[in-house]
Amino acid sequence: MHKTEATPEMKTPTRISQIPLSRQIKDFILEGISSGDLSPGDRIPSEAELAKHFSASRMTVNRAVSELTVEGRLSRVQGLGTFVAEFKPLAPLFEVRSIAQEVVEQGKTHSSVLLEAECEPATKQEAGRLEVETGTEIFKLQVLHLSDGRPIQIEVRLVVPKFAPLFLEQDFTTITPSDYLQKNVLFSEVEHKVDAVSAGEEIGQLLEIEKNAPCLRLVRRTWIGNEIITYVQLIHPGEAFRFTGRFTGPQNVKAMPC
Amino acid sequence: MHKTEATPEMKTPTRISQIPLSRQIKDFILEGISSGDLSPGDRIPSEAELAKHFSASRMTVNRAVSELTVEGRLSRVQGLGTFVAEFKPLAPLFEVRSIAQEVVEQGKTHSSVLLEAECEPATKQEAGRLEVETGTEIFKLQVLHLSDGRPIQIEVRLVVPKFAPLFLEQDFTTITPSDYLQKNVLFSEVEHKVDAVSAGEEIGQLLEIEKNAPCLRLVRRTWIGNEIITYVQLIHPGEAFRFTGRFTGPQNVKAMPC
DNA sequence: AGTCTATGCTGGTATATACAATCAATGCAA
DNA sequence: TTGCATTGATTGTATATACCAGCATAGACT
Repeated sequence: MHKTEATPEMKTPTRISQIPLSRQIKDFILEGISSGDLSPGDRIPSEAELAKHFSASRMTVNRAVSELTVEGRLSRVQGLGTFVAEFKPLAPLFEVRSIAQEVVEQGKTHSSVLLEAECEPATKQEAGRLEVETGTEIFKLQVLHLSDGRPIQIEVRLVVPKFAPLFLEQDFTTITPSDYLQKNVLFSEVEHKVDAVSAGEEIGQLLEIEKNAPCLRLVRRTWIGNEIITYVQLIHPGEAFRFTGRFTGPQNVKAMPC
Repeated sequence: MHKTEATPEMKTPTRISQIPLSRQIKDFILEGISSGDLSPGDRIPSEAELAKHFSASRMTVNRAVSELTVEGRLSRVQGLGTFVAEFKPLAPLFEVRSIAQEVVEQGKTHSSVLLEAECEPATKQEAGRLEVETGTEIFKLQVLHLSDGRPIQIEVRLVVPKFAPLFLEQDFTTITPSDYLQKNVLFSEVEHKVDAVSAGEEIGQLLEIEKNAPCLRLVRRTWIGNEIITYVQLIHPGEAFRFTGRFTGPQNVKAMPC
């Protein structure tokens, strides 16, 4: 038999609901955040208030709120209160902003110049990059991207026609090749390589930098299944550009740095 | 005046140590794991046993152990016990090979030279990078990585001690800082920045390249929840090194090209 | 007006307790 | 031997309480 003595006046909860009270409190707060009722920086009710509202003990509220804090949704300051955290990661697992986005987010205007857009047989090197037969007809594209009129990126792209037959018909001054592909072609795998190179004569001229200035070169290949869709080299003036990727594992994240 | 009635027999802890008991319990368990006393799958003492060992209440132990469970270090089964969680080496979503891996895969031998390894108060700049208070004690590390004896990477790393208390005690000539963190610290979010810079005097000397040679700089910050674990700058001789990331999105792929 | 102090919020941590839920092992019965 | 119920260990959740520490403000003092 269990010893059943309720020492002071301890409320024995009837436990109507199956889901834990602390869980309900967490959900309540999360819903406030995602519905927009609570914006980042807003203060949420104090533990005491929440406890009253839910007829819960302060400890239970504390647990719920503490967990949300660990999870990064809230931010607490002793003596002051609890606030909705600025940060709301979620959604994209790995995001690389397109050049246009990046530029626009900095409050500048993006424009581009089409240097080359053709359909030609692949050279041996190009065929190797796309893993197709030499001589296969492929799309070749060269675009210079500008930020407020200043050269910021050279995009050299190869595309296998069968995955984006209408590719060359786009107006690449209004939509970047990346944005077009992103919106119109499914992919299953991406590989990046990043290295730093000297600009060299031709690129230096296009980017309006010294010919031995450091450049950041990002090479990306994109697959659907085991076939390559597109190969692209993005070359930036090194010190002027920054490539940023952000990776969020909502939970059960297993691995790390390098 | 405060009402000071200790209703039943409630122990008023003398609070010898400044650091919270629950924190001490967490550290105790974490140390057991990283020291190898506890291997994945092993059962750790029950809440009751730990409570007795630490002269703590079961609730305090429960809190410590629950937090470690949320953080993915432990796994609990009601009615059975608490176990050290399996540590799966790599998340398939986004992989960044460590420098040692990369070198070994090229059939070369990796070695490293420890340039600096200290625990010091954070400067203002360092504090900003880790988002901690200026003057907080942090681990600072500088390692030069070599491939077949040739300099290939400079690693400048800052680590918040509480996430990897034993970090500085590692032998970084046999395990890279990255590999150590990868195996011993969970994270929830990663941010990368890549840019190209000129080597400059000091770095040029270490990497044995011209002082205006292009270098690839990768800056990475790693979070658990909303706290930064580590900040690292990896600087490579541009043309000699390549940073490769591979991303596979079987579904839920939100963003990409660029 | 300016400065200090007391007070009352707020969260941070810890304790003691209670009971529910789950699981493995045990033991009894068919 | 098989099947089922009991039991004990263990975690899951919740309550009530206590005291500490940080912050802001009102009011007292200079």
